[in-house]
Amino acid sequence: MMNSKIPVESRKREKYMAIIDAALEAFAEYGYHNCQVAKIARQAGIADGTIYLYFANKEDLLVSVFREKMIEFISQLKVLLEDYDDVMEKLSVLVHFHFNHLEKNPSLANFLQIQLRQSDNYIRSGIADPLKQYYQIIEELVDEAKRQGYFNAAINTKVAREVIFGSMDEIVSCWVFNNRKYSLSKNAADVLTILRNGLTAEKSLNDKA
Amino acid sequence: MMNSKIPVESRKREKYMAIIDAALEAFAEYGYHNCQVAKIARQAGIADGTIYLYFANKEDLLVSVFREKMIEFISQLKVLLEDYDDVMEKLSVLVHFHFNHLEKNPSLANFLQIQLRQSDNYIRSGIADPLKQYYQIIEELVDEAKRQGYFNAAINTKVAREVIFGSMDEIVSCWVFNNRKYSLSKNAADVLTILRNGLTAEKSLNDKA
Amino acid sequence: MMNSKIPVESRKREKYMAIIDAALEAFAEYGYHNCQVAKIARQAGIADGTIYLYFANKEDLLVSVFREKMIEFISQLKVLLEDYDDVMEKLSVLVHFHFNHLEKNPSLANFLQIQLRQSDNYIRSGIADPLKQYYQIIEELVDEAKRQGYFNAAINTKVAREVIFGSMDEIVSCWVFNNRKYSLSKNAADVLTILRNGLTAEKSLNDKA
Amino acid sequence: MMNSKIPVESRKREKYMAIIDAALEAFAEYGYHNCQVAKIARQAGIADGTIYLYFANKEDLLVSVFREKMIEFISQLKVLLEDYDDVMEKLSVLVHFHFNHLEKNPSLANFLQIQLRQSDNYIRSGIADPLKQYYQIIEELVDEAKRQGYFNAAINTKVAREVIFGSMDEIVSCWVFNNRKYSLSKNAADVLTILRNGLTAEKSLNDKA
DNA sequence: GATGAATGAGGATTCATTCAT
DNA sequence: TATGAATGAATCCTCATTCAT
Repeated sequence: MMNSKIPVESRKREKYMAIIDAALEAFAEYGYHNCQVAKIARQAGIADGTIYLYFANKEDLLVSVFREKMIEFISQLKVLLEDYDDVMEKLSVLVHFHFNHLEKNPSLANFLQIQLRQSDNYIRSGIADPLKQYYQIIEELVDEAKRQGYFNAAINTKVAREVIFGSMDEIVSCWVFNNRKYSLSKNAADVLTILRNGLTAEKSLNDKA
Repeated sequence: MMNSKIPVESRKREKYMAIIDAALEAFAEYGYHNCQVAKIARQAGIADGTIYLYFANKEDLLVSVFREKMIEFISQLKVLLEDYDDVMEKLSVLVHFHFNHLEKNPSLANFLQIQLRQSDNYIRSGIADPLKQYYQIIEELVDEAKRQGYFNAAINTKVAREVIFGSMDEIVSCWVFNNRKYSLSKNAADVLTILRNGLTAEKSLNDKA
Repeated sequence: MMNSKIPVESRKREKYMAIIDAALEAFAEYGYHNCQVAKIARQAGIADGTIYLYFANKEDLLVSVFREKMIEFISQLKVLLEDYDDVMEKLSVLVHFHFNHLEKNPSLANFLQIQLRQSDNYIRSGIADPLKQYYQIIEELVDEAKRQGYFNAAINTKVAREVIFGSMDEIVSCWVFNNRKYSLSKNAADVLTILRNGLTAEKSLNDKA
Repeated sequence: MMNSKIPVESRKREKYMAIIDAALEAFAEYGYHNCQVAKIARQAGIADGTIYLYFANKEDLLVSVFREKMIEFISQLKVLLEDYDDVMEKLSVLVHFHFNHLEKNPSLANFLQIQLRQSDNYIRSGIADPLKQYYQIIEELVDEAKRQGYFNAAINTKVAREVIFGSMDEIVSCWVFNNRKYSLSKNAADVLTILRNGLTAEKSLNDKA
C-alpha cells in the first residue's frame, strides 16, 4: 500500500524529485504535523492532487524524502570511502561526511533529527530499510577494523555500530536543537578520538562493572 | 500557559500521578497520535474532563509524563551514585541503571524512545529542562573523571556527554524498535568498555583525520 | 422547571440578590456566552455549586437578573409617576427615567441591550412577563392620553407603545454600542417632542401612504 | 481574519449564495446556537467541510447572511425610492417596504430580530457596516425633509433616525415574537402617521420636560 | 446550607484524500 | 497527466451541572 510508485522514467522521475525537495523544505520549515499537503504542493508549484500521482499518501511522502535523501547520502559516502584503503581513515571519512553533509543541508538536518521522528511509523520498513544500509556500512567498517586488528574483536559489532551512530546522531540532534549556532564539524575530531580509543584492540581493560 | 498546575497537596498529587501513569500506559499502547484523551481517562478510571483539571491539554500531559518520570529516574540515579566514590564506578552504575530502569519499565522505554519524540514541541522547555538535569549529571561525572586523571582532559565535556548519552539512547532505541526481543542490560559491559577506553587519558592518540 | 425558587425569607433573599448583582456585573463584563458560572460565583464570593441552590440553571439566572432589575425599575417608575397628574408630564417622566436609570447603571444597560438578547429563550415567559408590565404602563399612559384628548384616538395603542418603547430602546442600544461616549439623557427632549407631536390629537393629518 | 473570502466569480458566487440561503433557513428553524454546521450543510446539500471553503467559521456565516440579505434589502429599497420625488412619499415607501419585505420573508424576519442578536459580535463591523448603510438612507431622508421644510429642523437627525428605525424594529420584533399571528404591514399607516406628525415642522411645541 | 471536585455531553473545525473535468 | 473543489471522518476541550462531603 505504501509507496506504490517509484518512477524510473526520466520525466516522471524529475517531477518526483521536485516534490521530494519541496517536501523536504516544507517539512523543515513548518514541521511535519503543521505542514499541510497543500503547502508542499505550493512549494513545488503544482496542484495538491498531483502529489497523489507520485506518492500514496503524506506519510509515504515523508518516508520517500528520507529514502531518497538517504540513498543520495549513502551513495556519496560510498564514493568517498572508495578512495581510502585504511579502515581507520574510512571511519574518519564517515564521521566527517556525516557532519559535513548535514551542516551543508540544514533542512535535511532538521528533517532527519526532528520531523522524521514525528511519524507514527518511524519503525516501519519505509524508514528502517534505508537506515539499515547505513548501519551496514558502519558495521562492515567495524568488522573490517576488527579483522585488521585495529578494533577489539571482543566488542559486539552491533554495539559498536550503535555507539558510533548514536554518538553522531546525538551530536547532530543537539546542534539542531540549539539552532545550529555552532559549527557541527568541529566536533568530528573529538568524536573520532573517543570512538577510535574506545574501540581499539590493545586497550581492552578489565570491566569492573 | 502550558502546564499551569503541578499539584503539591497530597490528595491532588495522588490523582495527578495516577493520570500520569495511565497516560504512560496508554501512550505506550496506542502511540501518542492514536491515543485519544478518552482512552487515557478510561485507563485512569476517571472522566475525560477531569484530566483538564490537572493538565492544560494533551501535550502538557505528554510533557508532564516525561518530567515526572525523569524526576523519578534522576532521583533514583542520584541515590545510587551516592554509594560510590570512584568516578569510573559511578559511570558504570549510571549506564547499568539507564539500561536496567528501561528494561524494567517497557512502557516508559517505548514512551521515551518513540512517543515523546512525536510531540511538536520536543524542544520546548517542558522536555528540555528535565533532560538537561540528566545531561548535567553525566557532564559532572565526565569533569570529575577528567580532574581525577581518568579521562582525557583534552576531550570536550559536552562531546563526551553526547557520546555517552547518544550511545545509550541509540542502544535503547534499537532495542525498543526490535520489540525488546533481547536483553538490554547485556549491552552495558560492551558500552562501558568502549566509553571508558574512548575517554581514558593515556590513550589520547594522534588524530589522523 | 425554570426558576424553581424565588426566596422570600430575608436571609435567603439577601444572598439571592447578591448573586443577581454579581451576575449582572459578570455578564456585562464578559458577555453572556463568555461568562462562566464560575466567574459569577467568584464575583459573588461563593462556591459554584451554591448558585444552583438559588437558581435552576444559568439561563434562569439570566432571566432572574432581568426580572429583578425590571421589578426594581418598574416600582421606582411607578413611585415617580404617582407624583404627576398630567398624562403628558407622566410621559416625560417615563422617558427621562428610562434614560436616566440606564445612564446611571451602565452594567444594566449593557445587560439589557446586549447580553439579555443572546439567550435562546428571549421570548419565553421569563423575559416576556416582566417586560409586559412595562409595556402595560406605557399603554395605560397612551390610553389615558387618548381619553383626555391629548393623543389621537385613531392611533392603535399597541402601535403607539411600540413606537414609544422602540424609540427609547433603539436610542439606548446605539448609545451602548457607541460605548456610552455621549450623554444618553440629552436625547430625552428630542424624543419627547417627536412622540408628543406624533401622537397628538389635533394634528391627525391626511395619510397619503 | 473574519470573512476572508467573498467570491465574485459567478460559479463560486452561486454556491456561496446557496449556502447563505441554507444558513438563513437553518438558523431561523433551529436558532443560532442550536443549529449545528452539519444542519446547514445538509440543508445546502453539501459536505460540512465545504462551508469552510466559503466562510471562515460559523459566526462569519451568520454575519455574511446578514450582510448579503441587507445588501439585497438596501438595493431593492433604493430602486423603489428612485421612483419618488416627494420626500414624504419616500418615507412612506421605506416604511411599507421594511414591513412588506419582512412579511414576505419570515425566515429573514426571524433571523434579523432574533438569531442575529445572539451573536457575541453583534457590534462588530460585520454587522455594523451594512446596518449603517440603512441608517444612512434614513438619515438622508430626514435631512432632505428638514431642508424641504417638512420636518422640524430643530430635531437632531440621528435621534429622528433612531425613532424611525427603532419604531419599525420594535414592531417587527413584537410581530415575530407573537409568531407572526397578524399582518405586519397593517401597522404601516399608524406608524407613518406618528412619525410624520412627530417630525413635522409646524408642530414643534414647547417641551415642558 | 455550602462547597468545589468531578462529570461527560456536545460540536466546530481541519485537512488528507478523491475524482470529475 | 494535471487540476483543485469537494469531501467527511475524527477529536480535543469547555463548562454547566451534580453530589458526596
